[in-house]
Amino acid sequence: MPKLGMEPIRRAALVKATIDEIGATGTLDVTVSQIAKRAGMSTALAHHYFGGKTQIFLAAMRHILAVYADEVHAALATADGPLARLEAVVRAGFASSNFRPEVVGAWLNFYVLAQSSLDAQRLLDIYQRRLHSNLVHDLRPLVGDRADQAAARIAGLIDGLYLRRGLQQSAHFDLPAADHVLALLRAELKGTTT
Amino acid sequence: MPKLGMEPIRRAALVKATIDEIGATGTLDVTVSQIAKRAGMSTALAHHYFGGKTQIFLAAMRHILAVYADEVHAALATADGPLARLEAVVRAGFASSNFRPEVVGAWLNFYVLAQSSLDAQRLLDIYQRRLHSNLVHDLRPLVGDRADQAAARIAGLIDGLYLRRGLQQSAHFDLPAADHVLALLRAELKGTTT
DNA sequence: GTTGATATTGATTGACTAGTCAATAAAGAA
DNA sequence: TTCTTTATTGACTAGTCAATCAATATCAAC
Repeated sequence: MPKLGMEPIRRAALVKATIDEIGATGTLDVTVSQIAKRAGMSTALAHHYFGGKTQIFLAAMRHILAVYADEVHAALATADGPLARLEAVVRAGFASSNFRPEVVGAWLNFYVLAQSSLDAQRLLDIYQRRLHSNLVHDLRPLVGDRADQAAARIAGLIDGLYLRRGLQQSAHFDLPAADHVLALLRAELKGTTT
Repeated sequence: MPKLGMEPIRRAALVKATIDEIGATGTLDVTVSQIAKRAGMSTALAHHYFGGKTQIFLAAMRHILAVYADEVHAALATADGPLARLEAVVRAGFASSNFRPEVVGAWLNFYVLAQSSLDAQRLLDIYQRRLHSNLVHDLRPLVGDRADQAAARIAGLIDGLYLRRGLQQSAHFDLPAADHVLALLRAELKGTTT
């Protein structure tokens, strides 16, 4: 059975299984057994490739952030001009892929973990900085010095609405979240928030 | 030792100990032992009064929501007119008492739990509905039909900024979060978000 | 002063968990 | 062929945890 070069395959399978398992249970309280079984291998092998439970979690979180970064990157590539780029960033944040239960579950548990794990805190910092800098980059030519504070508000609204939408499983009658953020963006452009 | 009428005292002690322990560890992954020891009693007694771990958690969450509701209520009592009332609601949300580590920890874990526990979901719903209705009540006389959507944006910004501020332990150079929300409120009043 | 409710705990049970390790098997190199 | 590296697992260890229970002590009522 032992084919060579299994390491990347096994690692990817474990990362995916971890995310799925977190999504299925809703908590970070998943065992290595559950993850390994879902990934189709023994717990010993999971330990062999990752060393420990914490490292498995961190790898899973890194993966989620990487996927999100790719989506934003792709959306930005086709956008022309600051305004279109801003809209692309906002819409990418609310893409339906981000609302799959396992992704929402991973994010929420990510927040919890960021309280106690320095590595998680660092990862979260990277995400927040990247979003902030993306926003400021395209807000600057539109609103000048107010870009920084406008970006803080827009980023906050993105996170807050994501939290609220991610948490309600029921169909919502409300405006799409992205449109709410774009409404705030409009106000920022008119300078009425100062 | 056994004095009568201990039940409410023990229950309150356990609720407080639970919140403190969640704040100290950062996770919901606290044991009944830890909670009971912190509350100065045996684990058996904790089970005796609450039945199980889940019920202890729910009682703790109910307590946090009740305290928050009281704060909002008190802030509203001294506010005169819709605008002052809106400001009071916003400022109450960002009162420093809400940023104590154990409160932030409880909230984040509350969000996680709301994914899998129907009771937690219900409690969260109550909080969200109450905030929304508080906002709409005082926005209506100011912006009319736009009140509902404006409230959704403001509530989202409150939650999002709370999340971001609660998560960063470092001192922040940025604008106070409440002022960001008030900036959005100003834009809503001028009708520039539509 | 007996009965019954309340308060309280130490000890125990049974289930589960992260991580280790020795053993096995294939693949490639020498 | 023999040796080394990679892949893989079953069995095991040592520990933890929620929940139960029997036992004990106090108070109130009758």
